[in-house]
Amino acid sequence: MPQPSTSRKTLGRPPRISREEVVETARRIVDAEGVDRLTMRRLATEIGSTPMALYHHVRNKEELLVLLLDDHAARTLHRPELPAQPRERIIVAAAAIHEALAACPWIVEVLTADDLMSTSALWFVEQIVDGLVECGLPPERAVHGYRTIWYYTAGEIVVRATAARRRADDDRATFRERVFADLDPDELPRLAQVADQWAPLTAEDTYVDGLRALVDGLLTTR
Amino acid sequence: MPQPSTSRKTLGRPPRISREEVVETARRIVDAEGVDRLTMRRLATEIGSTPMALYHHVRNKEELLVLLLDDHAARTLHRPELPAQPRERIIVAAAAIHEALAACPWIVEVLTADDLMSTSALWFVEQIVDGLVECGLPPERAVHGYRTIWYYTAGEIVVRATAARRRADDDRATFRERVFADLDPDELPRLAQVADQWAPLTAEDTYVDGLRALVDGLLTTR
DNA sequence: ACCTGAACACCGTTCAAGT
DNA sequence: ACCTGAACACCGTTCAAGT
Repeated sequence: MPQPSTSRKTLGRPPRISREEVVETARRIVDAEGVDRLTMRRLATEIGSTPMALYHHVRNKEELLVLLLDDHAARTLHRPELPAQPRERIIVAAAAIHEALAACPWIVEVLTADDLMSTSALWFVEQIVDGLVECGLPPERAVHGYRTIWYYTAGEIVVRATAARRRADDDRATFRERVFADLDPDELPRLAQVADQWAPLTAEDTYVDGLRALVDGLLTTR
Repeated sequence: MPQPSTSRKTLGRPPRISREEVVETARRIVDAEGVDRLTMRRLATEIGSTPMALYHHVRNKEELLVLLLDDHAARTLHRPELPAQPRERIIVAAAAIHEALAACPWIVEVLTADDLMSTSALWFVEQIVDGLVECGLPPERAVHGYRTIWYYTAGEIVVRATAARRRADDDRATFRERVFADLDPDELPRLAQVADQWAPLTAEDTYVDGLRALVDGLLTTR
């Protein structure tokens, strides 16, 4: 079984391609043509090698995608000036993660990973957990609070990205129109009332508003 | 181009399989072996037919998955007794959607659709939007509020489902351990502090707590 | 109208061998 | 140690033909 290249100084055939080159080329393909077009075969041709050569540098395609996410995070997740007020710090840190991830919608496939997406994001997690503690939450509730924020953030990105992808390649947008057209205003009066505003309202970016509401709620002692 | 079976009374060769049979058999496969094992070919064999016969009843695999989600929703989304208090009504309706979806983790592939997943869910959406309006939000903010709740709910399901899937078939759980073990307590003091509680805290189901916080926050006038 | 068989244009990954 | 060629075991979908 071949080992994903270690950094041991061993002798043998000198490597022709590196893990970095693999990830970099994969990123180029994904940026240019979308994550669907990234296949091991395609990547191999692009890199001037064979599919199997790749398996010496990454364990499998899944690992490649995770590496791609890490790479993106390391590249775009710049630490912002943090406000002194802890509540604002939570907002800024979460919004920074959100912004970096929203910039690459293909992330959806990988993102839905777990709570700690990437080591580059740890600092942001620290800021959020610390902010929550500073605002008076016990550490355990701060961790739960962080997860709640993460669910909201990941959900926003995943839902929006998938909706955008759908809109791009089919007519499911009309599905919603049909639903609203067929609405029985007696049974579903509120939905009928907002029916024609639904599309524009949904298009609005309300991530930060929702985030503020969520943080307020988390910090309210009930 | 074959049309997905209409209900017009036309003459011709009598159908051997129905759309219902297709969806039902697909559901059996998914329930028994997971969504990964649902392929058009497998489904065709199971149903005693050929792959192409399926394309007379569903447009493509994507549509089949949507039908599967609708079917699941119609089957499991039973309308609960609603509390009179609007705030509680929001919680109960959202928790009902969450519960139904969390029961079938394969939904992840489809779920990440958009805000209106299924006609069976409309009644719940109505309850949530109405509850928010009753609590004093103007209709536009109620729609935004509903979407925020939806992001949180979808995110919770997607993240947990994917994490579970990962845990099942590889050792990425150890990734987190490694991260926490290598943590520099000077740079990331809070994370270091909660390091050994992270796993159990993360395993806890705090969906409803988070939901309550979110709703509180949405209803707080800022 | 509905179904079939064969084919198209792909996948990710493994195995055994080469350098 | 690193890379290659060929193969395995699949996919979703289209096309042209049959009943």
